Amino acid sequence: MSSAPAGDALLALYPILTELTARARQRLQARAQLVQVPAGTTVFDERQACQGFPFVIAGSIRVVKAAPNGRELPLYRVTPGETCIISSACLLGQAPYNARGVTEADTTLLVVPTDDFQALLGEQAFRDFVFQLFSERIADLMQLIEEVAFRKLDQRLAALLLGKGQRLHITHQQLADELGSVREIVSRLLKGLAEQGLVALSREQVEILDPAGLRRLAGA
Amino acid sequence: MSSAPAGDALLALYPILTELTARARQRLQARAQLVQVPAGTTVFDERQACQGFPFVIAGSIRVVKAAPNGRELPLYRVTPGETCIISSACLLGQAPYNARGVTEADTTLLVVPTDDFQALLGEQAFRDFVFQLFSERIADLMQLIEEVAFRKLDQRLAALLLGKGQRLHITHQQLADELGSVREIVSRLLKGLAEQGLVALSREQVEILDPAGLRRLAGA
DNA sequence: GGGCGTCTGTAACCTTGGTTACAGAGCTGG
DNA sequence: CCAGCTCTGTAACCAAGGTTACAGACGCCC
Repeated sequence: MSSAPAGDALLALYPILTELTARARQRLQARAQLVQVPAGTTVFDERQACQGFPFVIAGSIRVVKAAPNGRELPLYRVTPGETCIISSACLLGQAPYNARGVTEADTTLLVVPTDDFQALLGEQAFRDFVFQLFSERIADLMQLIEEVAFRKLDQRLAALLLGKGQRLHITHQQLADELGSVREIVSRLLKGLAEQGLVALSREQVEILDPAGLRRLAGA
Repeated sequence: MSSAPAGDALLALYPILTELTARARQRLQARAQLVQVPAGTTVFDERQACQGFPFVIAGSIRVVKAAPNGRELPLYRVTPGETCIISSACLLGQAPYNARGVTEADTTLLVVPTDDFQALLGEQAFRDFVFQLFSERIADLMQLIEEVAFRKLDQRLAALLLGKGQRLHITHQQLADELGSVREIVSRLLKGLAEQGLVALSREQVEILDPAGLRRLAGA
């Protein structure tokens, strides 16, 4: 847990932090905790109090809303260089978490205690950075609300398939998880897409044959 | 459009502003625009650029996500003393609006230009205020996502009926609008609730007979 | 009182998505 | 090679919610 290399990685990933005052940077180095968590760990969950603000150094956190019946709806991911809007909101509002965060891979976090986070916010540069991420994530959430409230699943699936290259190596189950749905439905819909000539299917693979067609479907 | 009375009302509604530095307050007074809008006006809409930050002095703004087919899902309301998270997010991220704002009643706004809003954020007191509202609204949005993604309509209806007193003067259509659904379904569900003895129905009125039962239904 | 607009009740029907229940395909390690 | 695993295909059935189409109720104004 040497803080110097962590500090280097931190500054590389969050260049905004180089604009902090020397004092703030020292405080960060002194107080922040470097934490290693294996893949699949729940790092926070609904109703928990927020213990600190996480910078993601390596790995990623998948933030989901969990249904009573066990299904999950992904809200967003936090990857190195980003911040977690829900953690910010909980710290700022002194409210408990209202979603769950699970590591997708082995993950390294630098956790900043609550009051140090508040102090960081006093710095113009950091504040702008947090606000910026905030506003991006709000836009994402609005997009998500629009999707779950108004879009049909085939449209959401089409959108999900786009922008990831021409061949996706992924199982139907994983696609279903991304959509908050179930495997059988995704299989059924993929079959439909294949019949329209939009994709070609094989084991653990989806090949995009007609991106424009998919886009049309997704946008409709 | 005299700014003095507007200023008084503003300070009464947003007491946090009394903690601003004199300079910031003067700037506010000098630059902010007092605007009157009648009920039913669309004050901002999807894809529009954000022109300024609105303080609500009187009236209220209903912020909704509009579906392609014309239906609307209410996200939240902005009443006097509150702020609009989407406006903040758009200003901060220099992104266009991603929702629609419609006045519910005749409404008085004090609109602060973009760069003055940015300047205001430099003030600790105002920043804390905006952050605070931010975090509350995020929590609301998370709640909303949970509801539209996981809850059945009867549960959402039950929740909607609670906490508004014992007799609600409201039409089925208005309830449907709040839920982003349609009148027929709300009528059907209300009938169900009435048959369970939870409510009693009459023209433009819903009487809550069994609040505990409704809560149980809503929470399930 | 009669006409009109709003509000409510309700039935038939449809679409979407989820559930249940298997069967078979393909890989992998012993 | 074959036992067992994961992944896929698929059919039957179901529940929720939306759509369409009316009919009657109530209130109001002329």
